[in-house]
Amino acid sequence: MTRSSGIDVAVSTAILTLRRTDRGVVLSLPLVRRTREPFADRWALPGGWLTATEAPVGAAARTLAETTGLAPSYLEQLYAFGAVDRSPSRVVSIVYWALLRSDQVDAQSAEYRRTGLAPENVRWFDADDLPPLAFDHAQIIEYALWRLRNKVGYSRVAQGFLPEEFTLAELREAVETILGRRLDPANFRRQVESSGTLIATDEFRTGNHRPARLYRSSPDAELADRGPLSSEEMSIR
Amino acid sequence: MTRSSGIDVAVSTAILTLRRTDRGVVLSLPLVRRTREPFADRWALPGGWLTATEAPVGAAARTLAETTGLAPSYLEQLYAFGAVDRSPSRVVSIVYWALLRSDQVDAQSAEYRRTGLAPENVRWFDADDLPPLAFDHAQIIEYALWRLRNKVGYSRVAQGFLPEEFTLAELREAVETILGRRLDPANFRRQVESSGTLIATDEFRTGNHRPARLYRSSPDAELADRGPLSSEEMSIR
DNA sequence: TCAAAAGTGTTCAGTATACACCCATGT
DNA sequence: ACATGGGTGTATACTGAACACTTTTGA
Repeated sequence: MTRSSGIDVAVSTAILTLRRTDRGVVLSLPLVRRTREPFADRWALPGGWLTATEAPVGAAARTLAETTGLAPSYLEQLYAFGAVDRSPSRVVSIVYWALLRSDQVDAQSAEYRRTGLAPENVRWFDADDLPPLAFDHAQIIEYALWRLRNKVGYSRVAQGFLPEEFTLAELREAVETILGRRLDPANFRRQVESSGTLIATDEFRTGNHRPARLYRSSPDAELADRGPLSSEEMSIR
Repeated sequence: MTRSSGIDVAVSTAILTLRRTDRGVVLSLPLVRRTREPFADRWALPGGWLTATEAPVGAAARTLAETTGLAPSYLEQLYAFGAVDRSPSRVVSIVYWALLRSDQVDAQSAEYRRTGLAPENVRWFDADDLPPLAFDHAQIIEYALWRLRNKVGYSRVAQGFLPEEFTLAELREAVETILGRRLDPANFRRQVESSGTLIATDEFRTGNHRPARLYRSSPDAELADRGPLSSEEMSIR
């Protein structure tokens, strides 16, 4: 029986989060330094070979956890890349994209600094300042960012970056960072309030100015509508 | 080196077109009767194993041509399905979805009838009246239809079903069939005219009533915006 | 002349946008 | 008190939906 022998299947994930830097909040993602050929010493998306007993989405979740020590707030398949010449050997990569909550990333980083147990060969990069990448991973990241910017317009994926409770200004800052442009605070407030995806709490974030009400994501709804695929993605087996 | 050995890669395509039947225009797709286990004698999406020298999109275009004798007016990757238990052996299917022009399908069918050279084991089914399918192909088709219905709202994929020249009523009928609901002719006209994706010709379709102006798709624009992926999909090598 | 589809005009509601303005807090 | 961000009000423009109306053909 003729099979697709000689083709290997890999799973990689573009793991996105927002990080507060000296240049404000920026989109960032963790990359892994390759230790082997091809592209030894180059940075690449976290991932690995798909094993015989693991679903692709499970492999994505696993490598994500291995790389970051965290669980994603959102995980969706991006695309299957399979051009013949994208790797010296024949590799089809099923690529996922994921969102991490900023606070969890920060907490994890602090923990790593405290314990000195940070993973080797993993580093966070700003999405707009990437090093030379292995394979076609630069184009893959470009597509992942396009998908994120697209989806932020008609879904609530931006909430995947934020902690349990957040102010509308924080949510707006997340969206502004993703889109790369400023939004009118008044209109943003009304739009997101009327969307019904937020639950107002009785708490307020007290800071330098008038306290801002804290909101939380409504728990019943998905961050994005994935149609009939919801069940598939859900079952990480 | 540990590879994903034991995993085979297949490429399948949900090939969609509109066909005029006794119950009006309906979404239809060609299925292939399987001749081997597993699921022998069941109907399945056209496809085959990914070969070592072929890009996935090329394999999709090839099997599409082998099944229908036609070239698609639109071809896009749908999803990579890889659940462990979706097949007795471990198979990852990269699934595409494609649109065929109705007139080309009709012409091809007439040709087959004339010459008696219709492909064996291929049959067209109405999308809302499918037989029991092999593997997870029923869910795959459901997802392809969801994607089509979704995309028809913010792109001009519906034009992929129509011939070079068509009336606004024909375009509207296509959209109505996809969405499963009637649209206001007046509003539809204005929306599609203001979108700038159509070019009015000087010809008219003469029929039972007032002649309707013929339009053609503007050639410069894609049927749908696929962002940075346009180049990938284009290169069918 | 009449039925029916092609095509135009108009109204109305909902939504995006711009921006003026008031509110509540820390300094 | 005042600067600053939180939060409300409002005017305007645009868009989608509903529907009345005119035009043009074949029968």
